[in-house]
Amino acid sequence: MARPREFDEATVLDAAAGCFWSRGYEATSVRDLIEKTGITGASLYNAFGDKRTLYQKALDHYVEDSIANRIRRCEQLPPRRAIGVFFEEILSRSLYDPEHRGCMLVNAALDVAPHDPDLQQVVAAMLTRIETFFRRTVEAGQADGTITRSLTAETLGQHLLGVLMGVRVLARVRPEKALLEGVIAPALALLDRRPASEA
Amino acid sequence: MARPREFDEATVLDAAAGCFWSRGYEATSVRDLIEKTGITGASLYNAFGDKRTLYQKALDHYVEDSIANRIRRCEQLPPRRAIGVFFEEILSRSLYDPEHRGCMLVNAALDVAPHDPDLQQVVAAMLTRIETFFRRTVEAGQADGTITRSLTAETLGQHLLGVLMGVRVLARVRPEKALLEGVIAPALALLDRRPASEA
DNA sequence: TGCATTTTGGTTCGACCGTTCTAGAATGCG
DNA sequence: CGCATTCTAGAACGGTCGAACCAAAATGCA
Repeated sequence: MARPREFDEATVLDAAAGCFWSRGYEATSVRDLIEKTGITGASLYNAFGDKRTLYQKALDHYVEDSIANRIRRCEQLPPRRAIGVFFEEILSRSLYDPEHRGCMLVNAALDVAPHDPDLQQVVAAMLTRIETFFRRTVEAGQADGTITRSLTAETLGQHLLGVLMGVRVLARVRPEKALLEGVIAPALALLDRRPASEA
Repeated sequence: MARPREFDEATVLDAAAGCFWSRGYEATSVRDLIEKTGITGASLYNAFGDKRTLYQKALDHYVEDSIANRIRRCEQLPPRRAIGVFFEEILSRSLYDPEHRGCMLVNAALDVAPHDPDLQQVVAAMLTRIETFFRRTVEAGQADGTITRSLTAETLGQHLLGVLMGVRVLARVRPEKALLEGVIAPALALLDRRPASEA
């Protein structure tokens, strides 16, 4: 056997994700990563490959840790409430964000994905995962009568995904509570409406 | 007097904006800019200052040329139609975008603005300008009865701004017509709804 | 015509980039 | 105990970065 590692992989990925999250991909140097993760360059390259590969692993780690986790928590709630709680969490996260880092996945969607076909597919798949959560939740809400049937679950899921992206972008430049609430409120109000045919 | 310039300022700003738009701020080198603009480094620094200053001027140029121009055109239309046409243009721009560059202002909001307080204020002001267009148009539509009064013009304007950001982000990673239409449709449908009290 | 002024085309600068390499330290197994 | 293996620490690599510098060229005015 050989000498054991002196670092914890998850801890390093946390720190690396923090760097990329704060500064973006291009503006983060390998030396930044070395300093913030606390491990040396050789260890970093040995364990995670080059900068690009590390980025993808850090993004995976982030998504699993924060987004997938939030989805899992919300899936336990009644449908209409699940969507409400989801956006409440997004709102409070966006407002308490001293560095204005936003969501690392949304940042990746604009910063890195368009220049890297592999990563574009990864990010697209992650966004589809969020969209699917919305769609399925809307379907459940339509089934139990708590969400309108005036639009299809597919369309509403797509709309909610778009609104989520919009909130995350605006929050980085104009983190004003009233603005973000104004973006979200109509989307939630729309869910509650009765179909026109029942009016 | 002195030797006259051999380049056209607007043409250079167009080319520079194209570079930053395609590659982002950090990934664009001054050598890229020199090549694409066709002028030399000395001319570039003399006429536009450093890279950061050039970026801001290029962004200004872009916004005035494409966003402000679109707003001016839409302002001539009846309110409800103005918003519909606005999003139709966004949709077709987003779908015909071989490089997936999206909107340079939205890119700036995530790529550059969070790391540069001055630029953050500039971008925030530009976004407010779009929001104001939406709000005023909704107000006019509410006045002539073509847009619902079930939500305030302020809230609807904020929502439309958020949806616009969302479309622009999604289009860069998942430029699918059905998805983008699904994001937009509920927002437009919401405008047409009658207030619940009239149902 | 010549002088002051500005632009132009390259070159050059020190700094930093991502990555690799060289040593040596630390482990489990035979 | 020693050997193969994998770790750590840090120096070093070629390359590129943003920016500054330098003559030479080109103008309008005296």
